[in-house]
Amino acid sequence: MFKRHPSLVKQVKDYLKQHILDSRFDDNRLPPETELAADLGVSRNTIRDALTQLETEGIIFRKQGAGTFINQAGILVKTRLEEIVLYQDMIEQYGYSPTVKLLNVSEQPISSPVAENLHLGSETTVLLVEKLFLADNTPVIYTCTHIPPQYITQPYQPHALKLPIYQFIAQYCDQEFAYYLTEIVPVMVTELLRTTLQLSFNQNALVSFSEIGYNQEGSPVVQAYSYFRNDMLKLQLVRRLP
Amino acid sequence: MFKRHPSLVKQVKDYLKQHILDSRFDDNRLPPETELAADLGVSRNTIRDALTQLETEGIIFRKQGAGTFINQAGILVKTRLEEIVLYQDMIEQYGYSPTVKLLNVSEQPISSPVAENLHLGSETTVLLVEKLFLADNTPVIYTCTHIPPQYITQPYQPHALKLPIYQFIAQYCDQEFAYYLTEIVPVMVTELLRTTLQLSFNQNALVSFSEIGYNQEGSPVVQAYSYFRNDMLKLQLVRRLP
DNA sequence: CAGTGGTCTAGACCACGGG
DNA sequence: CCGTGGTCTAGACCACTGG
Repeated sequence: MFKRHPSLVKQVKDYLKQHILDSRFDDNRLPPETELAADLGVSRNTIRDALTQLETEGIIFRKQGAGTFINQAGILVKTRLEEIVLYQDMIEQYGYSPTVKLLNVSEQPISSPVAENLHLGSETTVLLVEKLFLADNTPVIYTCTHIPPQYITQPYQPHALKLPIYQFIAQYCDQEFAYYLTEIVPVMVTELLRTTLQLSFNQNALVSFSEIGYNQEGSPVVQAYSYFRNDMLKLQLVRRLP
Repeated sequence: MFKRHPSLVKQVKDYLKQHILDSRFDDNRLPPETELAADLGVSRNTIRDALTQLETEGIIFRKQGAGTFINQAGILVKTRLEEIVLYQDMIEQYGYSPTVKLLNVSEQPISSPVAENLHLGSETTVLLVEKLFLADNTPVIYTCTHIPPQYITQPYQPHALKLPIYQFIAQYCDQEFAYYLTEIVPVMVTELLRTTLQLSFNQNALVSFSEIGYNQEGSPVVQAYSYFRNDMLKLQLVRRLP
């Protein structure tokens, strides 16, 4: 029934998720774990790992002694900032057609907060990449990414900078992000922001993200600032009990 | 070595975490999983579950074929908004002494966005609870919580509303939160906010959270609005790859 | 190549829910 | 009481890292 790659757990998870989205289970209820295991020809542990992932995504919930149930409300959440999402995907989720515009690329002396966050000396320079994300041709997200040039080990074409930053890093820097540490910062709208994001005059406050990308070893690699128009997009986050 | 309750995984996790924080492992490296299993007298699966939790918290990272290593940087993160945190704890994490002030409690006609979010008719009323959280006596968080009174099944003293909302709900409403759906919204500072949070005149933008609390079955239970001063607290979030 | 973490299995027993 | 999900075990094999 299932192959060895990708992992059985992932295949079972995708299979169950599709079944749920297609409403192929009655009573908002999934069969018992033992039955699923027998039907799909995998062990109960594999089923349980897949169910645990679906529960984390909010698609199902389990009650000891009662069963596994579908959470219809949880299926509706569009964006989950607690995961790293591509801004293009985020825009698409809200029904718009996404485009990316590379505004500016320049090598700049490092600013002191960036130097501190990336554990670099104040003498170095960083590659500053400014991008604009548009939803149906309306600008919605403006990002400034600071990349230490010494991390870039492969030659690249300028348009490669249009890639999501973590793909660019993986492809040209022999680095891989493990997580972002994101700080949520309110900002007053400046003239630059108003022009770049084409804001109307009654939009005077924005949410911005100040993000540091860390690699697997826990070392900071890049810093990014993002500015969001929240009239077309929502910044949503699912928070769980520890 | 370990008892049956709480779960072995939790005990192993706490034990390893303490060992890590006490710097009792050399070379930023943990022993192999098989060795840990033998030493602690549990199965390798139990060890692995505990390690997976520590990895999610950013305390360690694992490299297939190489080993399990300590992430010194991950230990420093103070707040993790992707988890539900008590505002008192958050204030304490930043080294301040927290207090809660109950500003106002009143039964109000429901506003239409709240009615929609909680799936209630527009004819009903809600209990509106306004609280102020102070750090060393400086106001830093202002919250407005909307609780449908029909959920409150137990009699309570007014001061019980000082409890964190999810504790109040668990204790007096026979409900239990499974997760919050949080939307991050920028706000311009109003006179009310400026007075309540004692903001200076150069603070004109704030971050606010519009949160809906869901129970295990995925039904919305309460709505809360929170307003943060971000000069004393940071709103930090760890974002991971899906 | 040896040693590590990653995946999966089969089976046992426990704890809770509902009839 | 039975059936459910929750926890734990022992063991197998795979995939990757590094000397």
